[in-house]
Amino acid sequence: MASHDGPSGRACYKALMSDPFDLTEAAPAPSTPSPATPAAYLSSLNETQSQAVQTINGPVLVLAGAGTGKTRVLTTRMAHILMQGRARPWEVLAVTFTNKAAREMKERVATLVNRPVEGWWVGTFHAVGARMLRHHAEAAGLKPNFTILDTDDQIRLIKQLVDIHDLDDKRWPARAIAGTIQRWKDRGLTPDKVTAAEGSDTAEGRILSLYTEYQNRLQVLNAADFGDLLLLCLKLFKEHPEILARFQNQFRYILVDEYQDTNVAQYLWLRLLAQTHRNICCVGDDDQSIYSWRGAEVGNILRFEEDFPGAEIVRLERNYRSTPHILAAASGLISHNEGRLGKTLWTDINEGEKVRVQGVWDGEEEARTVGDEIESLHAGGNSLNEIAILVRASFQTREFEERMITLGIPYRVIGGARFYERQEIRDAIAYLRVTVQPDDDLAYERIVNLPKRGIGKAALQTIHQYARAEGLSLTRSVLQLVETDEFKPKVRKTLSDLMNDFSRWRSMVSTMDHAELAGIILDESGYTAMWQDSKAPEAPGRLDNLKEMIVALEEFENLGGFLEHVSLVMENEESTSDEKVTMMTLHGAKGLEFETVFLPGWEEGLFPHQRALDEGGAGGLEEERRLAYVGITRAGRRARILFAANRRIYGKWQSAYPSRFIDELPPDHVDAETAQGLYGSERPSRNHGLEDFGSGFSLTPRNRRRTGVAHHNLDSDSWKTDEREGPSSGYSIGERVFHQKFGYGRITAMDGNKLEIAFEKAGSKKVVDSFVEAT
DNA sequence: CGAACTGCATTTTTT
DNA sequence: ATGCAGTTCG
Repeated sequence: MASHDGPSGRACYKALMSDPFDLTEAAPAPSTPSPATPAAYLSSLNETQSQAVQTINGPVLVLAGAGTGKTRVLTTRMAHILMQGRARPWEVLAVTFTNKAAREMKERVATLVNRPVEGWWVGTFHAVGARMLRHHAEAAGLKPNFTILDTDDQIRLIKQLVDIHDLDDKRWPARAIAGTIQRWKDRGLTPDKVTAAEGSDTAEGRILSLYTEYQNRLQVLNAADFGDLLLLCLKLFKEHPEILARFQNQFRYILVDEYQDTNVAQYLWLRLLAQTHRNICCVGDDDQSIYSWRGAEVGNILRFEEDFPGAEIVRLERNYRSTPHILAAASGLISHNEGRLGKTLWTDINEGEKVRVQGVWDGEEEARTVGDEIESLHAGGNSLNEIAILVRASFQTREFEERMITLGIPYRVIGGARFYERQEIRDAIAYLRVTVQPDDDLAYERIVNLPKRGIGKAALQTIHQYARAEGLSLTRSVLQLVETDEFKPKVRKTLSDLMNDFSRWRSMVSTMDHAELAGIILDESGYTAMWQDSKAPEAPGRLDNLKEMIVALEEFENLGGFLEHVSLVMENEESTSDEKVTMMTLHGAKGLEFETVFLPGWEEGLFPHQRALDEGGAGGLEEERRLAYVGITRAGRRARILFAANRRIYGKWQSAYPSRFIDELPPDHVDAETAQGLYGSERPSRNHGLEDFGSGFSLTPRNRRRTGVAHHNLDSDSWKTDEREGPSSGYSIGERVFHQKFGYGRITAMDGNKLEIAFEKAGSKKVVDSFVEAT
């Protein structure tokens, strides 16, 4: 999949940052539909696919079952619109969830229409949102160089807020708060709207006020988190109808991939943008909705006809991937869910093997069984690239990895650490971020004492205190504070020097090659030297990574473009080249296919996962079932399901019953070969009643997910930044004041909020007013 | 300020 | 079992 995103990444960036925006003013699209000769690209489609491609006016929902050629339809449709001259490239908006999908879309359409990707509005929701915001930053309350914060930054910021309020971080874990805020944002809720939608119990009230503060802080930092990329768009559209209108006119056609994964904010965003031309085509599969836990609303796809009256629904049901047994097994399983739109997948492919279900004694035997079979498949001439082990939870891969190593079978695990998440890369990026965007506190804080400069907790606290009191970012605070005697001379000099360094680097941004500049920054700051001097065994590797990053920088036009890439395109690297067995989670496997798929760990508690049952109730179970459906439908020719009677989890041995999903598979399409005696006398039959699993299941109303969008409207303003007064202090000359560090003194002079004070013990010092109190 | 210790949770993941 | 984060010592 995602390899290094060379040229296409660059193209993407160009499109993002530098295309001129006044395209909407342009004349209507040329109206020269091509001649009646059926286009070549249409001939390779089946009838329903072709219908989905050619129904280009009005709202269309394409229900695309697994393996029915969804991507082909999407790309051909876009090509069709362009080739027919219905719209010019910038008049089509195509959104996806992942960069990988966006890239694939761009590549395939570009091939079909034989045209470069420049200026296209094809990208992830977030990338497109960011692009809109950069162009209308001021209207959205930001500066165009705003930083996009990742989850890590978010959590650190929230942690700071929690600390400021002296809240117990055990009771108020930043992670959880960030999650709640994110979920509010997913639902399109700005702080002022949360109260209305959410009963305000005390805990939520607390989090809500943190949310408000968090947003204010982001504003000061000139930063947006991922949720903001959409939420601020909504705000922008609301407050500037003329901007919205431009977009609405511009986008004659809108295409949406994986519609079942959209959240409320994305839904609102789409609905607004589609309002004028109403040519919106959403492709998705309600049976593959597996992301409710990160805000996706299956309701969006289920409600499509109501939301877009007169919508045409096209069902893609012909499957090109799997054998009938596999399809039947998957269909039988998913039929246990309620409230589906319903599809009947069929295929021309001949019989093939039944889905095999095998019970084993423990996890080790499971790994051995899978390993042996992979060995014999490989010996039989099957490519390892066509074999996958799909697990529910990532820890499950460990046992298989060990087994593969023992057997000498090459494998890859998808979903590990990413390049841009490595410590040294994040440090380096922090330097670049502060250079590009001085108000980026989180980045500044990360590197202010890295390498060690003797800036300790105390100094940082002083800066924070001032920043908070004045509503300034850290760097701005430092600029003011170094004019005073707040810091010890040494600290003061260090901070001042660092600020000078940054302003020097900043002045070089426009004149110097950015990759070269990045090298200079890392060298002059002492960061490179820090690793060079390090005796840590990983130091050389880290230096290599830094070099690699500088090389990667060359691919971009400037630092800003690179940073945008880093924040929005956090993708996994992967060498797709060699023959390897793939291991990954079921979630990671959506959209992929393999000839042979192993599905281990089908046990109650693991799959369906206990947590999903506890937290998601009945809906949670259905989502787990959809996950199982996704798993089975990844398989082309062979699907192997396994369950173990015993398994060591977190160091403890646990026994479990086979997953209820196994009982839900239609027997005619399954070969069961379970060893006898795994569960005492007999294998437990169907009817794994709740009582078998103790506490498990809770269906309290609290846990019911809410659906529906009615209350998420766009009225009322969002957060207001609190206005701060100018820097005039409330003190007067001669007044006696107290300072934490210097003790008592009298004010001898004032300059705005800077005070000169003759301290009784410490002598005369310049300090800022927020550090003293009247006596 | 850095190293050792303790407690604790531990699905899924993109942007 | 394990790793991580926060805390407590030296």
